[in-house]
Amino acid sequence: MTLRIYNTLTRRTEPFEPLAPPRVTMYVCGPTVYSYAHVGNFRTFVLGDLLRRYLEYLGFEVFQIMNITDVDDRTIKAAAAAGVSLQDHTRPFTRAFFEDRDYLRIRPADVYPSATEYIPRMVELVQRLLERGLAYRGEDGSVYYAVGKFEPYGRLSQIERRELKAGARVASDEYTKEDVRDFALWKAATPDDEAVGAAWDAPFGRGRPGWHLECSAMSLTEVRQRFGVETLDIHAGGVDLIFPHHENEIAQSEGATGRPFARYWVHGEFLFIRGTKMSKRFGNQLTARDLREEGHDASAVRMLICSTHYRQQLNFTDEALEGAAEGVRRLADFRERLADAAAGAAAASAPQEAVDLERGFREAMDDDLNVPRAVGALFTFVRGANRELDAGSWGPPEARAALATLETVLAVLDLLPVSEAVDAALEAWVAERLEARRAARKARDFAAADAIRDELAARGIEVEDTPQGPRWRRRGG
RNA sequence: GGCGCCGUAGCCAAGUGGUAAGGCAGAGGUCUGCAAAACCUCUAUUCGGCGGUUCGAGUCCGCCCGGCGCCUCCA
Repeated sequence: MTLRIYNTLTRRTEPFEPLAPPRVTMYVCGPTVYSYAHVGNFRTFVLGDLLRRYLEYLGFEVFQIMNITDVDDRTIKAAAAAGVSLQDHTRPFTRAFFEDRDYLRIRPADVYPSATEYIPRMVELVQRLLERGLAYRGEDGSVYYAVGKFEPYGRLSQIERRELKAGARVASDEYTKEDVRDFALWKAATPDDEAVGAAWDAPFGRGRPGWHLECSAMSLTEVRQRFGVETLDIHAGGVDLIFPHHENEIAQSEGATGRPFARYWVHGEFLFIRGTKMSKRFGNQLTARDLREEGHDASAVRMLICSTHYRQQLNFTDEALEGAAEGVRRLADFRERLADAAAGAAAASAPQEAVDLERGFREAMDDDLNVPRAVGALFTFVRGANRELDAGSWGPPEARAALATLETVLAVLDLLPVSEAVDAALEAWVAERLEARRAARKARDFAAADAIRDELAARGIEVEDTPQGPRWRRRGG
């Protein structure tokens, strides 16, 4: 079995074969830092995270690039409105993005190039396209890509010719385009651009990059400098980017290099809030910070994202999030139980349940990253292993082996909260209370014992009596 | 109008043409001083509707109903 992945370029699920294994180069379209990224953005970033982790599980050496878009219409507009420079506006949101990324336990990419740091590379790319006759200067001082001269244009999005609806609004700067499909590579500087410091000198005029240019310039530069190639193995992003963004990236990159830009195009579907697409317009934007501030553990968010295949729309509701949180709780309790059972032992050969887990996990993930099915295999394992533990048929060596398999799978999915350190004072207090409860129970004074349990519960401590004695944990909040 | 997607139990959701994974919630039971956790049993004779192909369809084809996305710098 090998990984098969759906490639938007061919509209087929294909065996994954990187250009130069074991290396895999991967580019995931990152955030535009004009505001906080919302959970829909993060769904895509989690997809990138899962894909990258699974590739590593398979033994590939992944080099992941994620761009930070810190200059575009929205960042400039927001900075101008706030009366601050572009940098002053984007810096805090960039920092916030990294915080949110860590909250959601998305493993950091290898590099995070930001658009403003790659202006010279972008200028070079525009020059190259001008030299090759694929770009032209408009009367407004902007530079446009001549889509009609790039024969494969439209292959990714399967759009032969973009038709503008009659009466559609046409921005003033578009009057100088030779073809309605042409898009700006370089936009002539406006007073607003100058006011916030979003204008740079270039041989073809002062201005700033068009939206699509940065991804081409940054990804090509990174893989060329590091690996001497001009083709990415994987390029990922949200479905909305297929057109025009990724279509235009292909035109820019392949027009300049003459080589395939990306071998596999992976697109994640949208996340909806109560059945509607998230957008400013509907006032239903939900950011990762909102979730964190509401006290939701990131594990529940990851679990919810993992419950739906990446090419299916995901409906984010409070009820679904609660359900996911309960699943996380079950899984976390189980891992703790298994770890206790494995304490101090060396691993035996893997028990059948563990063998089934790993096989089920791989089969599911190999099938176009079917994470929901992989999670199904995980819970099937939980039930089977609990049964064995109840029956006492696993000794510590079996438990150790099963735990090892579980950890392997969780290294990819990362669905469990990191255990927080318990302060010594609380620990001592709980120990004292549990001892008092033990004495009360021994004296068969159950009223007193239950009162102590309630007292602990009031402080968020949950007690469970097991054959090995009472166990406790912090729960809820 | 063009391109495309979806409709599976109360909720979320997987499903290679061969007889409906998994999670949450719910009911009953085992265990327990009582709980909790865990385990066991039950909860869709059926996959939006109607036709068709087939020995056999949630899975393929057609039509219809309902919902959604892209085609405007939105992940």
